[in-house]
Amino acid sequence: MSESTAPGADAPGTADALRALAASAFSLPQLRNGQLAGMTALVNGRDVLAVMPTGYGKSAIYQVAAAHLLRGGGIPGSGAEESGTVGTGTRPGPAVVVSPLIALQEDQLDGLTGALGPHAAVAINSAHSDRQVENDWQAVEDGSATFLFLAPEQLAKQETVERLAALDIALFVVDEAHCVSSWGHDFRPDYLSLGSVRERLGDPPVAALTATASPPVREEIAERLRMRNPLILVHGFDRPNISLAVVRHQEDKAKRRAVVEQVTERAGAGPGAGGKSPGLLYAATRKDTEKYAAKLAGNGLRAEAYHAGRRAADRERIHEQFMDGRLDVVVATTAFGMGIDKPDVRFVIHADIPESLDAYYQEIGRSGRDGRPAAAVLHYRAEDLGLRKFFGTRAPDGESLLAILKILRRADGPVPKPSLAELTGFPARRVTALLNQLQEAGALKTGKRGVRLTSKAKLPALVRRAVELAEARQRMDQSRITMMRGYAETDGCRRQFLLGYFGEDLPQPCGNCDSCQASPRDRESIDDGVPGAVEPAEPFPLQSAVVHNDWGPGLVMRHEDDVITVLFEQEGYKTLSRTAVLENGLLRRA
DNA sequence: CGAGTATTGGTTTACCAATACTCGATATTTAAAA
Repeated sequence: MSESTAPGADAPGTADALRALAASAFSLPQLRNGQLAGMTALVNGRDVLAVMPTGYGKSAIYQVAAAHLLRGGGIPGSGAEESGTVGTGTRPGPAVVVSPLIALQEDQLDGLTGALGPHAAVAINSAHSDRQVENDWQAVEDGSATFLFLAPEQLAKQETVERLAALDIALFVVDEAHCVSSWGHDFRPDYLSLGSVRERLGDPPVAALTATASPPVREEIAERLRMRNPLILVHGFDRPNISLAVVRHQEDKAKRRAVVEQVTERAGAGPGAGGKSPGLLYAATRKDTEKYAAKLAGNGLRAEAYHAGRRAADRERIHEQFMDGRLDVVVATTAFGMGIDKPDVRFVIHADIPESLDAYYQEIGRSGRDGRPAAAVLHYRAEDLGLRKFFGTRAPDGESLLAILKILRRADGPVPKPSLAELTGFPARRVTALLNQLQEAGALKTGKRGVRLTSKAKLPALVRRAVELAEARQRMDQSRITMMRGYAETDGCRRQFLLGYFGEDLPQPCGNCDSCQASPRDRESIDDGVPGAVEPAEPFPLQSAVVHNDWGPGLVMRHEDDVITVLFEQEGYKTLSRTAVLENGLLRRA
């Protein structure tokens, strides 16, 4: 597969050159674990998936690698003269960086142009004037730009991809790569096409970067981006300074009261408080963010509600004020967070349970970046899971899928999305979701002029295939909620549960979560076990691949007393009784 | 799925309780109007 990594390509000088470049051009005299390995891999043409917390230095990996490649530090594998067509004097093209938010693109731009010069990094998006965009294209095409930032929607345009394909793109970077998995299916479908875009750009090496991704999410990212044997780097994952706790509630009213009380106290407006401690409160709905913010303001805190329904100017102001320490609390929906790199966030409190541990860890990871103690508290009612089920993948609807397919079959050319909405009477959002499902089933393709049927199979067969895939996705969504619930309800060490979910093993209970603090003694005595007794060999160790008679292949994620949790490829997370597994031979090693 | 609000229906003709209905998170792009 990776025969392009010719022996000798990784000359001993490469590492030194990368180090020197990092130090001189990017002011990074010391590289951390994984950074150099990532850069080296990219420079040698190997794909890299980096899972590292914000502030760890993920971006440096692709930035230094791209700068190295563009300075003629070596074109990987092939000789530089052979780049498809007439290659006389072709300079390597820029690194294409896919970033989900225009605001993030601007941040990155500021940093890079500061370090490398005004035209070294450009962004093309709808916020820029036509003239600006044309200038930026110039910089890209005449070789002065090293980095080009884009949202995936830009790469959905044929014309943009063609223009880029004419260059020799050095690297294809997907920042916040978990979006591929979390947004691709129902919200921003253009994320799902990035794999084919990458191929059309001449198959440059891919760097996918994210702060949080559990093993199935990593797998999905790699698959969607069509990565080949990627180097997977996971570093700085545990955040021991963040204490973990869950507060359970029966009544909604009592929960609301407790949340307001706790935030008021922690944010420093409580009695006898010394300095202010800034923090975040996450709520599930826009309306709730407004309510909580009003209550907290009534308690004397500088609090603001933040959600996508607020005016852009307000959102910007709140963001700035929080960063500058002029707000105590931001009460937000999931809209707030990506790109927030404030070191001294002291708490992240959740008034409602998130949809997955992936989302939860992403959100609490915004606290304690300075390494000092921070708190993550989840206020939990079992009833709150209902909303999460609503937000998840809807039950697939065969009739609607068929209705769309029939229209496409009758049409002689591509049908634009708005027409499909009109012809079926479905809202645009729903049409998008249905089209995604059909596209995943290989029934159709979306092009510039609209959607067209590409499969010759019978319509009912296509519907069946699409329904199957949607059902699998629904099961996966559901099982992720179940794992979130498991975290909220576990009696064991929460950090062990959390890290186990992400495939990391924490051998001892952490001592910094509510479970550990409730019963440190009991825990120790359990751990000691019977002195001298030899543990029977574990037939299904953590992270081992297994196969279940009905549910197919899976990965062992967790052991707790008599319960084994397995992540099945098709079914999602399932818990099995160890006794039943052993007695009935339900599992075997793969 | 569940919370919050609107509606109905019963008498206590002004309010209470039961029932029905609605709504819920995330971004970019782009066309069209003032």
